[in-house]
Amino acid sequence: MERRRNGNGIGGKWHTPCTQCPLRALPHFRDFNAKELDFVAHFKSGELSVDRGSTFLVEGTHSPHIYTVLNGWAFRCKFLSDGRRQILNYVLPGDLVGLQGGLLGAMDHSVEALSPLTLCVFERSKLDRLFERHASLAYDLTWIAAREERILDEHLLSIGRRSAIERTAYLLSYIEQKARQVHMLTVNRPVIPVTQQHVADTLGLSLVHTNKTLRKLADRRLIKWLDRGCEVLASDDLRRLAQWEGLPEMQRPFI
Amino acid sequence: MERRRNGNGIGGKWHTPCTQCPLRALPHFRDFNAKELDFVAHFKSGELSVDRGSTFLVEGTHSPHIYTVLNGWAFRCKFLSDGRRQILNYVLPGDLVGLQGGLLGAMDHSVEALSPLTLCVFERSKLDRLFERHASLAYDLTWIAAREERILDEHLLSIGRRSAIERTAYLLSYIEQKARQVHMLTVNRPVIPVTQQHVADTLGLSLVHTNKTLRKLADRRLIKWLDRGCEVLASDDLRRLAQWEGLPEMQRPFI
DNA sequence: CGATGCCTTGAGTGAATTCAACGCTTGTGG
DNA sequence: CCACAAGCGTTGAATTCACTCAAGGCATCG
Repeated sequence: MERRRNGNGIGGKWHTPCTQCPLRALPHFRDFNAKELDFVAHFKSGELSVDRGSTFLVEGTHSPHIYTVLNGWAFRCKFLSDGRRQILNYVLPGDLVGLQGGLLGAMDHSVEALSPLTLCVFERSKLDRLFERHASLAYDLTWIAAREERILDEHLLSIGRRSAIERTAYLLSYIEQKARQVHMLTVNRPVIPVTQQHVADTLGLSLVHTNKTLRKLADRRLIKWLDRGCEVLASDDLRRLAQWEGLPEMQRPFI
Repeated sequence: MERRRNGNGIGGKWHTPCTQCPLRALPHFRDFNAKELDFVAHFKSGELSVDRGSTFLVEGTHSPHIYTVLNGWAFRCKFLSDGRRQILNYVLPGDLVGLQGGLLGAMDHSVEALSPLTLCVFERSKLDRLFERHASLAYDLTWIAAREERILDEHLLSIGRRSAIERTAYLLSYIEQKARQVHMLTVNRPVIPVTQQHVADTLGLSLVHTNKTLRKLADRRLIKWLDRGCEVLASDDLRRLAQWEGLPEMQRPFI
């Protein structure tokens, strides 16, 4: 499996004011009211752009920032001390990362960009003020944490109890749904930008066996594998194969 | 593996006023200030006692309550539609359950008692008031959710990337530490009340293979297996075998 | 005293891993 | 412009790990 290494390539600049946040335009997200928007605009201290392959949050470090993804793909992962890697979840626009580190102290996982990535930067130090003055956003924050927990529950069920082909079907159908919700998969850009190594490290399988399992799904015309990417052809069939209910279709908050 | 079934045995009565909550006496937990205590006492609407084997929160249902464990052992779990079970985490005194359901709607997992269990009952409907009026408790709630997420990350790493013997070592050392923090393991009562079926369903292994793996650990004098239970003899050795860092020793909030 | 729940063990099978090699594309430095 | 390395995907073969099947033992409980 993929072993720990280090990549960087971080640059920062300010672009998007919160009032014109492209995420607010997505029907998938709950919009802010004026008071909330005012606070969030104040909470945001800047923007960060990172390259593909860059690990912008590192396990064991203490970050003064929390981030919301504005654009691009990333993943959270964790390593054993001998280098074995487990990918925990994928991160897309609207997702918050670094909250664990922000609340509990040091990061216990890393976050790496799968594509060029733009992030909103929030100051950890202003979190207290959020809880003091903006109950609705505090509620949202808890909601977001509970939602991530729920997804990890499903991942755990998947790795623990689904067969290799079911797991793979679950994962691809999950990513496809999640990405579609935030318009990161379109007719022009239908590809999930992962390697088979990423899939293997998410599913707890070896690279070789992942390759053979993906081939089975491709032979059944459920997916198409491209260079550095996967196109899902039949999301519903994958979902059924995995005995998975799918993501709820409710609107969700973001920060 | 264990298949879905149903058990019950639920009775309710009121015993412990929050002012005399035994959890507050534990050094492991952050205590409340007067204002917080006042609210929590008001938030708590009663107590619930359930028998061993009783599933008091059921996947798919919508519970009007959130619970904190006062005494006893339990676990959270999830099922595939064909009945395969995955145990997600273990629940001990001071742990909050049902928050996911409370915030997001229906429960997406079940919670079952491993021993006779006493629970504090909170009204989901009073959650809004908590966020409105008690920022510090709102913060704690988010903190608690982030902590659970962190633990699930570690479980995921464990099932995904650790070998059978490492996984087993991790699990038993994890439960031992967690239980010891809340004084649920003592010289008089050193036994974790699980069957090998529970261990298997937590680790994503078959019952037979779990049995053989536990035997290896027992042969190495790291654990002792009893009827319906496990005694950890060498927690640190297990932890090292699993390449696990262990739980942080910080005080934590509870509600 | 038969039923049930839990633990144990051996044998045979199947699934997933490791090892090894090769092809293709992309990028880079000579 | 070519040679070469690096990253990614693919495939076959051998091995190991984990699963299923089958059976039996030992408590506890009605």
